[in-house]
Amino acid sequence: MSLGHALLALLETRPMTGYELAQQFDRSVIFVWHARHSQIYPELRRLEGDGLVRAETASRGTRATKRVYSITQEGCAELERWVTEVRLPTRERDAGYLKATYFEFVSFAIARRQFEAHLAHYRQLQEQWEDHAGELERRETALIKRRLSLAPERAHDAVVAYKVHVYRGLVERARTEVEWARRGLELVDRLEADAGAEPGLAVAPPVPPQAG
Amino acid sequence: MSLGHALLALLETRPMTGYELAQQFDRSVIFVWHARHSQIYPELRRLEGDGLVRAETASRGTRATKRVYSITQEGCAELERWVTEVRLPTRERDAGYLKATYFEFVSFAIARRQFEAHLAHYRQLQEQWEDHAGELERRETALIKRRLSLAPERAHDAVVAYKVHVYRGLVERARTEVEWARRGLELVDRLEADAGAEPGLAVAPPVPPQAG
DNA sequence: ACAGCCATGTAAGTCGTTACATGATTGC
DNA sequence: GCAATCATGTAACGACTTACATGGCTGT
Repeated sequence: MSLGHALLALLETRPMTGYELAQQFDRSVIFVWHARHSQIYPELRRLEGDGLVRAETASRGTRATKRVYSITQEGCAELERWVTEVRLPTRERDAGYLKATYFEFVSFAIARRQFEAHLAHYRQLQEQWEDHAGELERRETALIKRRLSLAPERAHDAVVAYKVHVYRGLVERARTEVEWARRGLELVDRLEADAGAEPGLAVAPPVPPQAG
Repeated sequence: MSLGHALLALLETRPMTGYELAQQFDRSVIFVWHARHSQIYPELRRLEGDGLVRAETASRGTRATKRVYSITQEGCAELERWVTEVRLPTRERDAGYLKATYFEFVSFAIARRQFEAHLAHYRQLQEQWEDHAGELERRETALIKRRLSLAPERAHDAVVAYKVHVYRGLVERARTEVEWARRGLELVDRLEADAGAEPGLAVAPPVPPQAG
């Protein structure tokens, strides 16, 4: 139930509507966790049912209303319990790496295209995360300002440092992926050179048993 | 549908029963993809329905039977299509990093325990993957031997090199995580020293609005 | 008037997990 | 006879995605 915990953590800074929470997921939380509004609204109802958040109906304009959620005492306790709990990461399941295991099924050109896409993707993430880490370090985001205003002065360094450590970790992760793709491209070059001239042909395409 | 493709790729080496496929997932494929038999059996039926694999009922012992699956021509075509297709990795969703973002909710001791668990986990994976990469490089596993026996001689280097590249990539990934956790532990030490003597107390526990 | 944002949902389907369930075969 | 392994499923549930659906508010 990590989505619920991400929501609780956001609500610990201030009460918000489902819409605002979804925006946070689109803007900043997306960097560590991703969720659509279609998942967020039902989850909020569930948290409310469990007493971890409380909803208040506020009016907007003349006719319309909105539901503003706040974290409860029980919600805070659950947050602490969750952060304390040790859980092993879920099993590896990476379609990109699985695919790369079988690049011999296709041509060097296609393998190259896959590595290039991988590289471009993680290079972009790397920049985004690096930017965000910088903003956190300089205490510029609305969320971190708000969070610091709630925490005792002596805790400020820790609050910032943990978050920066997470985002710099993600930057390193992205850098590792970029490097992997870069070395993958070198590998394709080398294999292609060794193979002599074999333009767009698959290296060793899959064949059904007995047929080949 | 990556589970289906992992199954197709395994069946490309030789016909197997669902049980054997599940064993491969427990033994070698688990390193890149993980699935239980309860997911594998229905998926095989689905692949059969789509004409990507063909099942043959073989007898075992006197009374019992088993279903031996082989990849079809269409299954091979689908494998090639899948490896060719460019797909961006799914969004980040890492409960460990999400948690670490909020380590100020708990004591330094608990933060330390979390980083230690992370480190131990990835150090173990790193070793497993490194061992497997070595076995592949030396062409020792049954699967790679079989695969090489089916491929033309000139493709052998590529078949091995792609797989080794994947596993070495996973090793690097695990190394990055180990380093992240190690630096996390250093961070906790530093923060604790800066904070003076605050034994098992949370740095800045979560509080509900207005209540605190 | 209209666009763009604010706001909240439901429904169908995929993917994966845990638990339940069964029975034959092989080797000791 | 018994344990380990071979072999194949189903059921309930949880997490997530895509698409469908609705309607008020705000500024130009």
